[in-house]
Amino acid sequence: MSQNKEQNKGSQTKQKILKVATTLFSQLGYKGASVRKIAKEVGIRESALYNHFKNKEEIFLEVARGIFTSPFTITHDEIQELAKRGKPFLQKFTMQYKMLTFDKSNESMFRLLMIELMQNKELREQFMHEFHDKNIKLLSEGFFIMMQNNLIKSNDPMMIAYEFISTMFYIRLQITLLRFDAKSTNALSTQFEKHLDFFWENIKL
Amino acid sequence: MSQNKEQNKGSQTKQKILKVATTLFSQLGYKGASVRKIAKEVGIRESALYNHFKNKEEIFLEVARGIFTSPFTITHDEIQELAKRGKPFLQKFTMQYKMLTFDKSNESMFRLLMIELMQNKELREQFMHEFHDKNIKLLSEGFFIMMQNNLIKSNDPMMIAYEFISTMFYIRLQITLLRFDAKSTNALSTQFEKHLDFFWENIKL
DNA sequence: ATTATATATGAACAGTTGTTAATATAAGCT
DNA sequence: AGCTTATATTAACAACTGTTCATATATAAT
Repeated sequence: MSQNKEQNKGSQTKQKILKVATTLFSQLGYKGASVRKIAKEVGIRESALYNHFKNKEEIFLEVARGIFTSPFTITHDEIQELAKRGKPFLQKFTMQYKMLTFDKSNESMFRLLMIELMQNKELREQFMHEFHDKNIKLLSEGFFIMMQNNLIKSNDPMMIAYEFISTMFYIRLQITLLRFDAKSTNALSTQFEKHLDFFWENIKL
Repeated sequence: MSQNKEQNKGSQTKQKILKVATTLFSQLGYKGASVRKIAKEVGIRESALYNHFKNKEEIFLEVARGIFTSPFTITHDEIQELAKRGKPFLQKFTMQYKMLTFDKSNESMFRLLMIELMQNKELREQFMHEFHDKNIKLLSEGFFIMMQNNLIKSNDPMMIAYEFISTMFYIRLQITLLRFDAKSTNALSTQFEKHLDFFWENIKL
């Protein structure tokens, strides 16, 4: 079956191209990661790439798509249940965010995002939507429930969510930069938890 | 005098090159802003650029240096005076930060910084040092004084400074992205003040 | 075994890149 | 005036870019 072939060796090469491209894009940016460099790292000639992708842009878009397929899945029920208990909701969120920060694959994606953020309009919009709005929505849902249960001071849930996520992002950015240069992240490794504690002490009733 | 010449027409062209380069680097990144594009925009041939700069890298480094010559000047005495009154210290800082965010020149610089942050080690180090450490130092100095005067809850001043500056940075990033696409920043224009108020309510005694 | 399909190769294309060399121009100094 | 210096131009270089071509190879389907 021709389908079998495509699923085996075919998509194997295609998958390797995407993996290599992700690394190179995140290290060199879109312009810096040339088609030839990608092909060489994969182990084929550059012309062979065009059997799998229409052009360079298509490789990039497929890689970029992966940035936003976050393995960050909390169900609506889970939010309800955790938020009723207050701090555990934030703890769970923080731990997942921290894991993403130190996950090798997600680290590459985050770098790529930062590199191309200023040069790719589509990426900017996706950043706002998937990276910001989605987290704000999830968090403010939790804060809203906490307020209903008199666990935290009354306030605008979206405002609190914004305050919470912004620091998380900043810590992530700093850690990513340090790891890029293979520097120690010791000083920052507990920053997520510090933020969590500081924040909770301030909003709790 | 040969010195006069250099000061007049000579540095005039050099200054124009730096201005054009700043814009182009911040729009297209280091690779995207080619020597020919810069020269064309200045109004000379690309070879004439080499009368003013050794190579492209030197143009970039001179531009990049401008990023960190922040017009952000609070004297030690001013810190002392303002911090003793508590919130006014944070207000002054926030207003200055907001002004930088909306200043056209600083906006270009910030974009350039974001673009090259992942690709230029020297820039990363300068970012950490000038952008982060300096602000943390300035803020924590203020928070320390506030604690001594029993204006805010006792805590680690650097920790509070970190919490404060991270949200400021995030707001700035979001506004810069919106302005890049000429989108409205209405929803975010008061975010700085909201952050200030939220933060002050949480730390004050 | 023959045919079809997927995927590889090597060579070439036209355009762009950073940089340099030879040369022209114009202004300042003596 | 003539000489020096700064700055411009034109032309070219070697290297690299994204992409396409004709062609080879290997695997799967008939």
